Amino acid sequence: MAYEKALTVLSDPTRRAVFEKLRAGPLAVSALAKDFPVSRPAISQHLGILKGAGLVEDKAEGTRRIYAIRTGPLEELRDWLDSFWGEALDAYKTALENEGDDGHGQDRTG
Amino acid sequence: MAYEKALTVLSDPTRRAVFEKLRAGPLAVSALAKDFPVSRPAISQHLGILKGAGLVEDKAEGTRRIYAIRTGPLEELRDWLDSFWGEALDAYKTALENEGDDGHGQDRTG
DNA sequence: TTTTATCGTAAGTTATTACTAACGTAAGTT
DNA sequence: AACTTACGTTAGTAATAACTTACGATAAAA
Repeated sequence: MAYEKALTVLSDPTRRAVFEKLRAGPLAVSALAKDFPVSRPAISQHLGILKGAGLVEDKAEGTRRIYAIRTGPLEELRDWLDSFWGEALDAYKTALENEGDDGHGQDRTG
Repeated sequence: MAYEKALTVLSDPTRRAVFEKLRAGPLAVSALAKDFPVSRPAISQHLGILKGAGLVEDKAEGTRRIYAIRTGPLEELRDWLDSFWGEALDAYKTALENEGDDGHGQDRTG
């Protein structure tokens, strides 16, 4: 499941900021590192990790290397998120909120 | 922004597994820790972190403490994910692919 | 009251990881 | 040819965090 790796990779703030910056369009590494407080090799490492998760793709262009977003893993992550909504979950939720009516089968001597 | 904290919190495998187990319905701490290879205090700490991100809510029931999922931060996270789709991004993507047809596909996201 | 069960917290340890500095490579320029 | 630009990689370091053990607190049971 790629959503697990996407979650792990996007949990780092710097790496997430790099990914968000690519949302405006493909960029080269030095252009990406320009507005960050960390060094360029750090950005390179982050891009490598993002690439390992399938979240970006790269393309050589002369001496530069252009990175762009890939949305595939994001779709899987969204599907995983959607699995947390449903009738069963809602039923349990309302059961929890209704005090005095627990629906999970433990003895409740009042 | 709650989606950032949700991402960080859900990046840990054990914590994510705890959260997924709660998807089937509210559970007490010991019931949650029952099928995990880590100790009960570890589960307690994970639940505290999940609660700090608003991903779970708890309710005292005798000596037990029942935890249940809260979907609020998940909605914000899904909204954030949706921000990565759009005409502008697609336009950039196709522009990148058309610029030089090298046909390289680094789809090997192992 | 005494005992038992359930849970949260504190302290300490270990593994992970994000970072910098230094180096090597490839393509473009003069 | 030599020089410059852009980038990836390696080695080493420092900070983060997940975990265990031990302890204290609260509520039910005897």
